[in-house]
Amino acid sequence: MKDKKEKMQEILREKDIRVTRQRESILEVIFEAEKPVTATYIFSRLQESCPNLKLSTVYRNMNLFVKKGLLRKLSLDIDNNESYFELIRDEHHHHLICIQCNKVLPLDCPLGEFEEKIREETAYRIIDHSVKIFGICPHCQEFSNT
Amino acid sequence: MKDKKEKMQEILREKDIRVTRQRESILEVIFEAEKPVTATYIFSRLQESCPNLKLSTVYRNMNLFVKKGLLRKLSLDIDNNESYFELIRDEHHHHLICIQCNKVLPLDCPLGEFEEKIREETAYRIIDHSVKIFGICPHCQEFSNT
DNA sequence: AGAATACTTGCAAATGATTTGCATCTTTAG
DNA sequence: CTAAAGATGCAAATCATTTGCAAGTATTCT
Ligand SMILES: [Mn+2]
Ligand SMILES: [Mn+2]
Ligand SMILES: [Zn+2]
Ligand SMILES: [Zn+2]
Repeated sequence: MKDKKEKMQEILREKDIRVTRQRESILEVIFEAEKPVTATYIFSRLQESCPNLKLSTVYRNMNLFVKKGLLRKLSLDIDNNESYFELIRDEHHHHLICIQCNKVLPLDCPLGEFEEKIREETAYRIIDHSVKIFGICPHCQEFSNT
Repeated sequence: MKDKKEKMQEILREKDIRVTRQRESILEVIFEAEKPVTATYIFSRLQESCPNLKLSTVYRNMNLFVKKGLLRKLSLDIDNNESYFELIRDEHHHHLICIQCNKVLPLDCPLGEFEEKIREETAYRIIDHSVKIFGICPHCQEFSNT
């Protein structure tokens, strides 16, 4: 327990973020999730342990963490269009999304030379890109069979 | 003028959509735009010619047109996150978006064998995908130089 | 440690995109 | 021309996200 909190504090300090109870807890939830999470997901996970944490505080901190380079924000276009956030710790990658259970898997980036080709053809300065694949995961396929 | 209205009516009838003044006008705006448009874009274009058209009517019809296969809805992730709509008339393609002026260009789909590879590797049933490239168009580059 | 400063949070209200309920028109099929 | 089905105007509701402000807390500096 102590251990985990201390680790969260280290991470926050490394990024020049002031340490608060709520930030430690929010970060813990994000680390434990092992998948992209929404603000409301975090909020609901913390209902019991931090009864008067507000959703607006979660949002404020998600924005801060993004600005500080701890998280990236994803528009997964899943049902209600909530934003997802994931830790920036792995390589550049994309996402495979199950449109039934919202499970998210990482995908390698398929745009290797493509971006370069586009740059040459259009003279745009390329800044970023997004690739998403939507499908039905094996588990959901079983239950949706005819 | 007559000509244009009649063409819109034809299109609506072909798709089994009842013909109304507002639908004709909305569709005209979409055809004239030659680019993906938002509901508010359509709405503002029609302020003068249809003074009591409501934004909710535009939205209702965008949804209908999507359901009837006349339009596709795009999440371009441009500033306020408004949804864009474009005519379904051309090949499957993607979009190159200028993050300064919001200009949108079509892109060929770079995911050829990639989807198939993903299907084999993950056993997902692939339903759809999205590819977006964000950059700065030549015109905007001129004005944002150091 | 104690105080001053700067930053955070709780709380409530505001935003902005999109949707919805309902009463009143309008379109369309017969 | 008429009835039935569907569309629209209008206002209010939703939903995700943001913001203003006063009170609370972390950090910095004696
Ligand atoms: Mn990821
Ligand atoms: Mn297009
Ligand atoms: Zn699934
Ligand atoms: Zn531009």
